[in-house]
Formats: sequence, C-alpha cells, structure tokens
Amino acid sequence: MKNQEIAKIFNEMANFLEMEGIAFKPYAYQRAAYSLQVLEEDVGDVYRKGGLEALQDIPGIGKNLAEHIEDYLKTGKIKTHEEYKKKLPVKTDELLKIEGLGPKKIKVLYQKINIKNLIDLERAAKGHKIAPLFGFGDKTEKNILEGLEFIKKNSGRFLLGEIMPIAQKIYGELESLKEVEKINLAGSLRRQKETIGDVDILIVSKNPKKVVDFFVALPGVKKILGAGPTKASIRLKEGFDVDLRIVPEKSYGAALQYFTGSKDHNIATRKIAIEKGLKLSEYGLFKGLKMIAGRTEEEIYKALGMIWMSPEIRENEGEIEASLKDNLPALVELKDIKGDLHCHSDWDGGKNTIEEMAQAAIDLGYEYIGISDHTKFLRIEDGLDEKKLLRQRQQVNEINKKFQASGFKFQVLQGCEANIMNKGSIDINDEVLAQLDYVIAGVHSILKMPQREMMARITKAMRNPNVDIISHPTGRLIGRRDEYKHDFDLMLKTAKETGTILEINASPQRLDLRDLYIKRAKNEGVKMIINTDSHQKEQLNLMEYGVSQARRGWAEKSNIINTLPVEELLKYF
DNA sequence: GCCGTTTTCGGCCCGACTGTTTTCAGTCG
Repeated sequence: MKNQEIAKIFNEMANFLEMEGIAFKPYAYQRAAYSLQVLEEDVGDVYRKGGLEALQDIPGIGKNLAEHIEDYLKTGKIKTHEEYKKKLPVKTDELLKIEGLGPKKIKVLYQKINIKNLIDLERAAKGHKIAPLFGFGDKTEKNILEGLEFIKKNSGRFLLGEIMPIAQKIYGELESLKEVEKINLAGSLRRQKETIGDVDILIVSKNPKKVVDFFVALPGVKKILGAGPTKASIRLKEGFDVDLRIVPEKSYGAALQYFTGSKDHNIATRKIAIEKGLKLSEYGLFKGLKMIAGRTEEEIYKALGMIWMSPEIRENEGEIEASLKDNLPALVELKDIKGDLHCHSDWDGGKNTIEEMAQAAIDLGYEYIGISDHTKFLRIEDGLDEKKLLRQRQQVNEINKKFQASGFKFQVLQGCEANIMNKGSIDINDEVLAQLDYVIAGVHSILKMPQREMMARITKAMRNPNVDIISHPTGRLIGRRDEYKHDFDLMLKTAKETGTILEINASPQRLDLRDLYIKRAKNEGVKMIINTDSHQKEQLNLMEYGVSQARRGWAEKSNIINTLPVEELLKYF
C-alpha cells in the first residue's frame, strides 16, 4: 500500500507551502493526506481500476493532487516535492515536534543559520546562536532546549489506560475546589481514543483566576506552558500536558462540544453552521450577534438540525451524515456486558484461582465468567495439556454445582486460549476441545509470516469446528508492535462463513480489534466479543476500554456476543 | 489546491496566549 507513503509526502508538502507563506494550499494538502491515511483501498488499485478520474473521487483529491499521485505511482517520486526538498532541505517533520516551532520559524532557522534537523538545532541552541536572531529571543531558545529534552524522553502519545487514572485524579482535585461549578474531561480522552496526546479539562467558574492558580500549582507540575485568564497548560512529571479551559455557564455546551473534537468533526459542524448562516465557536452558536444555543451540546446539535451523538464517534467518519439523517447507531454500553470470556486463572500461572475470578465477576454484576487458560504450546505461561484441561473441567463443574445448590444464578464456563500453530493446527486435540464450553484460539508464535501463509494459518484454525473465537486477531501492541501481515477482508469472509467470533481485546495496549476493523466487522455482520484477557482479577475492570473501542467502531449490542444471557451464548457456541 | 441544494469564483473553522518586532505574527488546539 502506497497510501501512507503518499500521505507523508503530502503532509511534507503542506509544511513546505506553509514555510513559503502560501495560504490555503497547505490545508488542501493536509486534507488529502488525511483522506489517504484513512482510505481502506490501496490507492494504486484505485488508480489501476479507474485512472485519474477515480483518484478524484477520493475526498480532497482534485485534478492536481491526482496527477501528483499518478506521478508517485509511476516514478516513486513527486516532482514538485523533489523541487521543494532541494530548495528547503529541512527535516520539517522532526523540527515541528518542538513545541513553539512552526513552519515560519523553521524557515528562518534554516535561512539564517542553516538548521536542517534536530541535531543542528540542539547544537545551535546550546551555542546561543538562536536568541540573537530577529524574531527569536532568550525565552524561545530556552523553550527549544526544553522541547529537545522533552521529545528525547517521550514518544508523544500515551495509552488511554495509562493516562485515564492520572487524569481522573486531577479531575477529582479540581472538582473539590469550591470555585468549580461544572467540570468535564474533553478532548481525545472523552472520545476514548486508544492513545492520548494530552488531557483536556473544561470548567465553569465565576472565579477563573482562582481555578487557574490552583491548577498550575497542582502537585506533579513540571512546567507551566501557559496561564491566562481563561486557559492554562501544564506539563506533568509523567511527561504529558494538561490543558484547562474555563468558560461561562451559558457557553458550557458549546465549549464542551468544541474541546471534545475531533478537529475534523468540529470543522464539519462549523461548516454546517456556516451553511445555515450561523457561526459556531466555543462560546456558542450565533446568528449575527445573537446567541441562539450554547448551554448544552444537545441544543447546539439540535439548532444545526442534528441529533446529539456520543463523543466516541465524533471523528468525521460518517457520524455527521448519520446525525443529520437521524440514523445514528445505538452504541453498546458497559452495562450490556453480561460476562467476560477471556480470563486466565492460577492454573496457567495467572494470579487468582477460578473461585476468586468468579467472585470478582459477580462483584461486577456479571452472569458468567469464562476461564480460558493458555494451552501446552506456551510453556512460558505454563500452558495446560489435555489431561489438565479435563481435570480443570471437573473443578469447574464442582464450582457450578455449588452455585446451583445455593440458588445463585451465576455460571463459570470453561474454555481455553489455544495456540494456532504455524500451519493452522490447534495444539490441543479435538476430542478434548469438544468437551469445553467454548474455544478461543490465538496466534502467539512466529508473528512475522508472509501475509499468505499467515492467512492460511488463521483461516484453517477458523474452519476447525471446535474453534469459536479468535483472540487479539491482528496481534498488534499499540506503539510497540505492528499488526502481523493479515488480510482483514479474508478474515471477515472466513469468519462469516464459519460463524467464528472475533475478539475485541480490552487490554489497553492491545485494543485489538481496533475501531476501524470493528466498523468493518459490523458492516459484514461478523459477530464480536469484548474480553479483558485478565491475568488477575483486578484486570476485569479493563472491560470499559474494550467497550469504548467497540463504541468507537460503531458497535451495537447485537454485534457483541457477550451481551447475551448464558443460555443463548452457549447455544450460539 | 479543493469545492459547490446560494457558487465553476471566491471562499477556505475560530479563538487564546506567548514572545518579541511594543503591535501583532506565529503557534497551538
């Protein structure tokens, strides 16, 4: 797929054009780059099938950019991009990571003191070559040095599951302040995005100064990035930023809508406002000078002829159109989940016994829990062999008898998380698999296979009549390991044929399936299950992240199999 | 450079804060 390569060049073109001070064109290039990034089809295939005309059907791609794409597909280069690279041989993507440096400053740094990359920048800043430049100064130089330190230590984005607990702590401290009348998390955190750049908090207060003073003095603040009467930013010792905005009560809904984003969603909603002769900002929806909505998100969307939608789907990925047509999905909710089927016990080296896991599931209000320990091929996880699985079957039966005797409606199911071997066989024999309530199968070894072999392997496992669920189907670890080479269309097709369920693994570093795949699975009618992959009872709480990911993928209750009561679930298996 | 239930030309989301050029461009979200 050349999509990402061309998107990268278009983004670089946008940077070059901004450096040149050219208006509006950079936005066009960025928009086109984004379109390519989210395009599911290979842009090369689009071109082969329909030529330049088909390329122009991609949003944001017109005649010129279609020709650029053609240029790249034929020669591996884009002519104007090569010309700019010669004229401004600067690593813009590197330098733009420095907070406070934008295209204009980068251009000056290149033209005056020949800075082309981060190494040049560090040398110049340490040698006090930057402060004397026109338009720069001591503070800018100091900020550049701090920015260099910051990006050396931090990758830039954090996992939702890492950031949420810290954000909630800050939220709690601010909430306890008597000057704070209303407070909400906003931004990508409210949208439950799998990775978070920074935390956004929105507050209503009649005494903003008090709130800002308290905020910038919170424990754990490493640097105050800015503090004005209505907004402030801090950097925490953990390495991420928290932005605070304070608005008047009457603008709260408008501000919440705005700070929740996404940026693309906001641009789209503001355009709808303009089409209606209105103006939307974080202060409200205005007709001329008159404010016609702003107190709640609901009234703003309503005034725009739209229906309010959950933050998780505000990505300008179809929700605007669905909202205008009153065709929004009824997203699955945490309370719909009736059990968790991917849980490990102390049988395979997990921390808790089956009874302890069951009790934790009962405390969460579940109707069932499924124990799915690793199987024998995974030696490092103390995987169970056939004999042990049968012994575990007996123990589970005994536990269930106790529940029945006490009249308590709860059931422990026995499954396993078996290994899909490199040719697609399962490491436990079919006779034993058939005695379990359900079988999860997953790839845990030889992840770097060519796509064709990997898909032959997985589809063979899916065709095994005993296999019900594929765990973490794409194998990614967010920010650490790419998906293995797979063909998701083939995976969906095979899942549909065989009735195999695809897992949405709720572990914050996996969230696999990811949102875009969930949406495709839903559209193909493939069933999914949200599991935590818990190795200790506390991890059962991670379910909320899996549900969020499912919601981001537009999943409804009917798409998720563990919203079913236990009898129907077992019948499905 | 793209795009169009007002338009094939004239728009392109909107506002806050910083640092420095002391009035506003640049940057950020």
